[in-house]
Amino acid sequence: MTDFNPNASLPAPSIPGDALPPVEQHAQQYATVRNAHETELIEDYVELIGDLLAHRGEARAADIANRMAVSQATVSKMIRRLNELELVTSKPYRSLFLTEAGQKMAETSRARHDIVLHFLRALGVRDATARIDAEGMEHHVSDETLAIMQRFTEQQQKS
Amino acid sequence: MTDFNPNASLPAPSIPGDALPPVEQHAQQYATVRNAHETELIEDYVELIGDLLAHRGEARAADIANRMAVSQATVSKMIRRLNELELVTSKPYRSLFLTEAGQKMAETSRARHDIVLHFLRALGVRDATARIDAEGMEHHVSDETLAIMQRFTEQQQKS
DNA sequence: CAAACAGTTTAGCCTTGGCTAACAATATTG
DNA sequence: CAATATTGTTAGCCAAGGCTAAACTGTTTG
Ligand SMILES: [Mn+2]
Ligand SMILES: [Mn+2]
Ligand SMILES: [Mn+2]
Ligand SMILES: [Mn+2]
Repeated sequence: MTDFNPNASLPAPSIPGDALPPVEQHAQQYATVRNAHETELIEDYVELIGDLLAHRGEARAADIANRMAVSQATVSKMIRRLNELELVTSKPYRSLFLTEAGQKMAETSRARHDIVLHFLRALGVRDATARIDAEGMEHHVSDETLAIMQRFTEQQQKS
Repeated sequence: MTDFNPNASLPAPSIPGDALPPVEQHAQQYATVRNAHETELIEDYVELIGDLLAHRGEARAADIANRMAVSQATVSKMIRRLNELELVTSKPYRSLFLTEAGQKMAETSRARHDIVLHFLRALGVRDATARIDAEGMEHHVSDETLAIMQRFTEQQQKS
């Protein structure tokens, strides 16, 4: 308390909206987001490599660069990281492949991504918009919410 | 095409899930996410400062550090950035305040955040989970989806 | 009113994820 | 099969967003 504040301890002015959450809970919100940001790019790479392998039979660095709209140098550097994390195997000038761990991550990410995408479409969001939103949202959806989204989509499809 | 691929041009194996989107559309997805990531931390700071001002009458760097679970040094550096962006005004060792532009951003972010949070609760997500998910999702929800979320929540409340 | 405490800033370090430019390897094609 | 085009790598740059340690300022209290 440094600045003079005329309303410091009055009954309660016209506070709009919800109150602030308790400090620990609030901190948890931000920490969870920071955490998601550490892994989401990795997940997107692995998921994309999995998709390219499934749909095209091979995953080349140039395809990734084009699909992500990023320079080839950026992809090359990222592949080195994925290698160090033992998520992909790569021989220079050859297609990438996923390790066991990489395949597992790709499947999990793809499943999560699809649930979010299908949910948004079931909600009534146009396909192109749903795809864009899902690409970002997928990394910030808890398992609890994911389960609810899936149920919602199934309900929707029955009717 | 470098690696030998026995299925290269066969009818179409057992491709699971959706096909890959066209390259340009796919690239747009990732680009939009990268874009959101550039502004989201700024938005969270401004939104939090606005909330602290509204609910506490002042916004101190130490409060922000506690609520974000981040070091005071990190906050201090960020405040310099917010100052350069002319979103906040600050005098050394005094409470922060929002500029006009800062207030506008705070309101927009808060409104968006609330719509997402209330939507998740309306869907049936538990409050604590909804708060965590909303903190991340809010930055990746298009205006189109936001409008649909808002309508959904209102419908829910009528019934 | 001096000392202790709490809050703030600065300096310097690190990792991530972008970029461009230059170079190297492979693939395609006249 | 040589020239060209495509693809991949490396080096070196940058900004953002974390951190710790140390210095400084303002507030509270003995
Ligand atoms: Mn994805
Ligand atoms: Mn994604
Ligand atoms: Mn947020
Ligand atoms: Mn927010």
